[in-house]
Amino acid sequence: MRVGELSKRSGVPVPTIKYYLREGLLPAGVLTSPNQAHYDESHLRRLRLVRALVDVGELSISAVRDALAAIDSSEQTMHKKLGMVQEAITTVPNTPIDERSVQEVKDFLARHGRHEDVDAEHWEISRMLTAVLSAARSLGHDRFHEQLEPYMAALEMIAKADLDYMLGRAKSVDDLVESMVVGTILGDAALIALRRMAHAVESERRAKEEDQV
Amino acid sequence: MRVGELSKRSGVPVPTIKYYLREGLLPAGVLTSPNQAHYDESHLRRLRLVRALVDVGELSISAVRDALAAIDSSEQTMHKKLGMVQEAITTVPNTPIDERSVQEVKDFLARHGRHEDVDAEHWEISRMLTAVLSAARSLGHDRFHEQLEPYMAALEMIAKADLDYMLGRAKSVDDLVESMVVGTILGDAALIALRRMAHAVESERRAKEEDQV
DNA sequence: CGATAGTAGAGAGTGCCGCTATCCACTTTG
DNA sequence: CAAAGTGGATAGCGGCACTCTCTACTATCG
Repeated sequence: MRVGELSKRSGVPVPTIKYYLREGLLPAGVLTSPNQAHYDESHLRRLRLVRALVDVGELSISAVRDALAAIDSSEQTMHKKLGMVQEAITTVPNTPIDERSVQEVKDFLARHGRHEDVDAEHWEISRMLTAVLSAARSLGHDRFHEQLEPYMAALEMIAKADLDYMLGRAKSVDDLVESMVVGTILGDAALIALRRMAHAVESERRAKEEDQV
Repeated sequence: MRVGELSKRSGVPVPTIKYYLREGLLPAGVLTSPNQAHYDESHLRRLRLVRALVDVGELSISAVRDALAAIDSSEQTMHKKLGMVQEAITTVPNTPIDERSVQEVKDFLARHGRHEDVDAEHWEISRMLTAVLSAARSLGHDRFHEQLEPYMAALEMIAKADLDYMLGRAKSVDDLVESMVVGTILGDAALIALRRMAHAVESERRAKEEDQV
């Protein structure tokens, strides 16, 4: 197909597709003459992935580029792949850090199977967590870190479901990494939405309970 | 204190503070003369809240304004307050919707205590969920909605912990709404970080297991 | 007392980001 | 054949979150 059809099928305007091509988010089509190129289903698929990362994941164009690089790279172990995906996908809030939060994160990591190897300073995820706890403390929420325990208990269940899903879907190696990206990004959004729902349901439940008393 | 000290104590540049004042994110100080104003601890607190919402929550300035309006409003029931907070805080991805996803969300809501009153079309949260499922389907993940069940099971636990936290902290009514905002925004970020951690831990665990076999 | 630094308020300017618009020399399609 | 569409490249645009600049003051230090 040509760019017009790609545009129609994806809902993305032609100039935007050209922009993504320039930015390297989308591989060029096969040229049949100096000003004609053919695109196939893989382009459509990739284009939809880009849109999902931008619209749902709210990734910047350069973060999308990193995520796609992770997908396209030929890393061996699942573990390393997941690391690359996470690196590309997560952004650490740029906020002042306080020392007590750093310690809290270290303690937390020690309690949850990350004692040895990992240097917390250089692991993006742990820096993100530290930033959150620091922000909480600066707002007077200095016991916020206690919430992490119930969170982690629940998230272990979720992580199992996630990995089952990712591994279950993957028919090829490329598929696996793509599932990681999609599962992580869409999962984040789904989690946030469901948490809001659960809040609404629970607050309603408590309101009714109080009525009856 | 004057604006310079407010800046020093919060880490926010003076011009930015002035910008927030203009945008109505921060109430004006008390004027002691035509070009001198005094700010107090409440301004500092509010300023830090704004930064947390911007830096950690990645809210836009206008979303922050809405969130603060929710905090400052004098709504009665906790339930309605929570609704306002959620409305202000959540942004629905702007992405094409397909009908099957709409139906899946409806079914899901019916299964989880939202059968009666709520019209799903107008509840932001359910529109967000629909957007996520639609994006998933467009990427070929048409069974993604099955993940929602294990997610919701875990989130019910989390929601209980969240409400306990919010209600437990609040010493006044204003406090409660602020706790909702902070708990929701920081909780989102913490949840995302911990989910990444849990993924890493679980994928490591599975890799080791496989080694032993 | 004067020199220096800080201030409120308001408008204009900046830098970045994610697109759009325009143009050219072509093909393809009806 | 004319009209519509295309690849490629460069320039432009609109929004956003600041940041700068300016004026007419006020506070403070030596």
